Amino acid sequence: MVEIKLTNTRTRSKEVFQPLDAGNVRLYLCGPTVYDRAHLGNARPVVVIDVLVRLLRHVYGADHVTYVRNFTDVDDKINATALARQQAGAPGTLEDLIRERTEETIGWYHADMDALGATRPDHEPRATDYIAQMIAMIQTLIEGGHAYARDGHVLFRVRSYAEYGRLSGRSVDDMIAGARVEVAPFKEEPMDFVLWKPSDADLPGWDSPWGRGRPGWHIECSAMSYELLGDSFDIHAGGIDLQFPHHENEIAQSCCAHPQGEFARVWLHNEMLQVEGKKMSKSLGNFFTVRDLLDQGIPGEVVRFVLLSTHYRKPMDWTEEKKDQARDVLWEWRLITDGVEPAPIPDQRILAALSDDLNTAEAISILHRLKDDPSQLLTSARLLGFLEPGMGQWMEHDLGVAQSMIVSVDEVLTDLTGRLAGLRQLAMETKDFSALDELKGRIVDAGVEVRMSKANVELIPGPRFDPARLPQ
RNA sequence: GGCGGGUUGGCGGAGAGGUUACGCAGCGGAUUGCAAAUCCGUGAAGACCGGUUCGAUUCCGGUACCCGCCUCCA
Repeated sequence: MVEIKLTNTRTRSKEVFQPLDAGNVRLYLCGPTVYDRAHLGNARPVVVIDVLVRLLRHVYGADHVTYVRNFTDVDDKINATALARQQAGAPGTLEDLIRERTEETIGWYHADMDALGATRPDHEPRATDYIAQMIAMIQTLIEGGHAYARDGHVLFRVRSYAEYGRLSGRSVDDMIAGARVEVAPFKEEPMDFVLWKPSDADLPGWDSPWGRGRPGWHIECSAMSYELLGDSFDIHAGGIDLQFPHHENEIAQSCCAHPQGEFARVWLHNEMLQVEGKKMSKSLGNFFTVRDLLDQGIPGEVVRFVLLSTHYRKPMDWTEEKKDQARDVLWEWRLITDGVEPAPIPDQRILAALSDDLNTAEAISILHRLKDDPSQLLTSARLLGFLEPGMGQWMEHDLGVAQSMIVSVDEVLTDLTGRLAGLRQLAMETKDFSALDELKGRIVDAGVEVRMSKANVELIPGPRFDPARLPQ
C-alpha cells in the first residue's frame, strides 16, 4: 500500500497517515457560509482536498472514503440579506427568505465548484438541519461544566479546557493580555465564545432551553462532524485563517462534549491565496469570485491548474500570466491525449508526489515529462482531476467555434491559402517577401497557425483564433 | 505586542546535505525565403550574516524584508 504523508498542523510535522479504519477513511472540510458567491480563495481548499480525496480513493478504494463538507446556512450576513429583501416587500416569512437565499447560494456554489472539477462530497450537511443536535451538544457541555447560560446566551468556558490554544499555539493568558476587545457583560472571561445567542423577532430562531435563539459560529461543524463521522475521525481541513478561532473552538467543543473521542487526528491547513501579493479582500479591491473568472471565459480546468501549481501550504499568487500558461499547457495535453486510451494505472511518480504531503506542483512537473506517453499522461493527469472527459468543453467549444467559423469563412480561408501560395510563388521569383510576410502576419495575429511547407500552405486555427481579425 | 508562513535562476515553481528539477521565456543548431511547428543542445538560482560539516541553497541560530492570524473570512 502507498504510504501517504501529510503535514499535521496539530503536531506541526509531516506524519505518515494511518487511518482509524482503512475500510472507511473519514474527512471533514469546512465548507462555505452561504451568503454569497464563492471567491477564488474559497476554491483553494476545495480543489486541494479534492485531490486528497482522489488520492485516498485510489489508495484505499473508491468506497472506503467518506468526505463531508458542510454548508453553514445560519449566519448574520444571510439574515441581513433576507431582512433587506423582506423590507423591500418580498413575500414570505423571514425563514422562507433565508431559505431562498441559502438555496440560491448553494446552487451557485455547486455550479462553481463543479466547474473546477471538484468532486461532490458524500455528505453536504446544512447547519439548519442539525439545530437539535447542536442544542443537545450545548446541553452536554453545560452539564459537564464547560459552558454556562447567561441572559439567553450560552458561552463556552475556555478555562475548563486545559488544551485550549494548543492547535494554534496560543495561551489563553497571552490572548487575554493582548486582546483589546470589549468584554461582553455576560462573559466570565474575555476569551469565552458564544455557543448560542438569542434572536429577536427580526431574526431567525429556534426554541431552546435558553429561549428562542440561534447557534453561534463553530458549533455547527462540531455537531455535524460528530453526527456524520463520529467522535473520532481522520482528517479535518480548511484554510489556515480558520485555525484560530474556528478550529480551536471546534476542538474545545468536541473534545469536551465527547471526551471519549479524539475528534480529528490530522489537521490540514492550506495557506492563503493572494492577488498581486496581497490577501484578496473586498476592501483592497482585488476581490473576485470563481464565477467572475468563469464568466471571463477562463475554463474551470485552467483555474484548477493554477490552484494546484503551488503547494497547498504556501501562499499562492493568482496572476494573469499563470492563467495563460495553464491554458496553453492544458490545451497541449488535451491535443496530445485526444482519442487516446488511458493507461490502466497512473505513473508511480505521480502517486509518490501526491503521497508526499500532496505535492501537486511536483506531480504537474512529472506530467510534463509524460508527454511522450499520452496514454500514461492521460491516466496520471486524471488523478489530479485534469483531462477529465467532462472538463474539456472549453476546448471543444473553442475548437468548435474555430471549426464552425472555418466552415462559415471557408471561402475566406481558402482564398487566403491561395493568396499565400501565390504570393510565395511570386516572392520566390522576385526575392521580395514583404507582401507575403505582411499577409501572413495578419493571419497569425488572428490566431491562425500558418504552416508553409514545400508542398503546400496550411492554415490551422489555434487556441486564440479570432475570425473577426482575419484579413479580408 | 503574541502566534504562524514565506524569501530559489528573466518569470512561475519543486525536490534532495554532495549528482539535470520541471514549465514558460532566452540563447545556439537542424529545418524554413523568413517564420511557425517540431527536434537537438545550452547559459542562468536559492535575501543577508554566522554556525555544524570534508561539503549546505538543503540542518541550526540570528538579521532584514514580505504575508497571514489574533475581529467575519478558505
